[in-house]
Amino acid sequence: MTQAPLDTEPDDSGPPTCFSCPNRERTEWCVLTEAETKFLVGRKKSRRYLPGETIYRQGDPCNGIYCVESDMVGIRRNDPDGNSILLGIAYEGTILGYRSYLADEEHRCSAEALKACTLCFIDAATLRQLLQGNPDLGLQFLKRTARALGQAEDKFFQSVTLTIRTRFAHLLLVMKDRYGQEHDDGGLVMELPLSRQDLASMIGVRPESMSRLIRRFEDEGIAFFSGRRVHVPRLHILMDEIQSADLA
Amino acid sequence: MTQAPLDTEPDDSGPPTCFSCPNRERTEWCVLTEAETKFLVGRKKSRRYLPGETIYRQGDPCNGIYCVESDMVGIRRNDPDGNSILLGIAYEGTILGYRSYLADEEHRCSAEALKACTLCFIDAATLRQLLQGNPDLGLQFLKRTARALGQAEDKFFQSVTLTIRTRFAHLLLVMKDRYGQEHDDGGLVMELPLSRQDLASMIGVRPESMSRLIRRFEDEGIAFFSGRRVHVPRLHILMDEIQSADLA
DNA sequence: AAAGGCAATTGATCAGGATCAATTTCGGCG
DNA sequence: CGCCGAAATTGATCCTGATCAATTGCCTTT
Repeated sequence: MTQAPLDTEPDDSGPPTCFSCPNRERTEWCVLTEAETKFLVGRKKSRRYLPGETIYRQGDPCNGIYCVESDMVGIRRNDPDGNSILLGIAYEGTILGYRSYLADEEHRCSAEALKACTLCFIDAATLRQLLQGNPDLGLQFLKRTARALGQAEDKFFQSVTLTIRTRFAHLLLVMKDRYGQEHDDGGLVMELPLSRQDLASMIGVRPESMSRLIRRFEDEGIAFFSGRRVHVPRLHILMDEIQSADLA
Repeated sequence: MTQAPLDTEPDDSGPPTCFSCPNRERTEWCVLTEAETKFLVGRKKSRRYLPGETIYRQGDPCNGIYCVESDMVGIRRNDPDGNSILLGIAYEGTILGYRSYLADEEHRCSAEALKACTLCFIDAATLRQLLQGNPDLGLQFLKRTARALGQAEDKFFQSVTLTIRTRFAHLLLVMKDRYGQEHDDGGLVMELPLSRQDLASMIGVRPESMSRLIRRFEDEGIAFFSGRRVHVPRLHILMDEIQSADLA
């Protein structure tokens, strides 16, 4: 492991100031005044994580929140029987662990780096001060949380009403927004950031089922998979898969 | 129908003032000052609904929120294919439709009176003023929304990892908290507020499956059903059903 | 009391995924 | 280059819950 030095670099690497952070406008922090931002900068801790490294673990007390500075983090949920599902992926500019903090509960999910990435940690006390000082920040979180709630209800609804086939089509279309390269001929190419296992655990099926599902998509000419690269020859065919069932 | 006069009584019936509302301390409104509460009282509209009557419908614009004054309201979600699931039940003292308002979206669920009940409507403009005037109100909603998000994620997770049998046991134990009458001998009796159909749609299965599930519980001596009355002879046997899989 | 309608139950069958087991493929490494 | 171990695929079978169809039970209506 030549990259060992990255391992536990303890504190402030990365942009030492949020002012230079390119994600700032997209985060909830955008409503902070300059003074408040300065306060935040002084209190946050930035740190780098290796791929696969755990950021926090389900059941841990929530001591603060994290802000993804670069790359991506997986939000995962496990149970004692060894079931594991990937609830979502957080990209740069999104805040992590806010649910547990706001609900005043332990973490209900684990967060783990999907590739090497950098996160800022903001401790609970700091966040509390910011929330009390600037009500708009709370309203930002409110909107974010309410949206997430809508999506979570969607997922539940879809999990009991749709087949895995439809849910997979859904997933691919969501992935398209971030990874898709649309071709002029109605085709689409993307390089997914996930293993088959992880793809499977995003829609809540076993890896074997995911394999067969992929096989069926290929046999029917809907999409072709080679490693993590996906080729969708005619996008509208994939869209047809979710026809009447769409409620996104 | 001797109760016809209840039908569309348009406005302020019920406690004309939130001050006398017995639920007040349990709602998010508890952080309002007296002046703010007075403002709220002047703006809210109270109205009675008949059993089965729709309060708002999925897809409607969200013009404000509702506060359940008495009895219960079902939160339901439908799709174009005729699937319908009951996402939850809201009791007196809980606020409805806040998600859509906060996320600034249309309603994603319908709300319908499960029995005759009374609700107050608070229009969006009023709510906005209150939120801006009193940051604590936002924080109240924040906590509520964050908790709901945790529960929604739970439901999703459970829907893909647990069998309907376990999920039904879960549901019964949740129902117990509100409707259960625990006997000294470790037994439990409750009178559920739901039809079989609705029970089924709470865990996302067909009514036939619910019937068979109930049959199995009876055959195994776990619980006995007669109409809407449920008798659980030994509570711990029901609890055993959710053994390792519990994460509530 | 009879009739109608809807909810609930039951039966028979089907299909979608899970599970278990066996290969195969692939990426890293000596 | 060939080896190793993990990931991915494939096959065979099982089991859960859906589906379709028929019957029963209950509650309302007359």
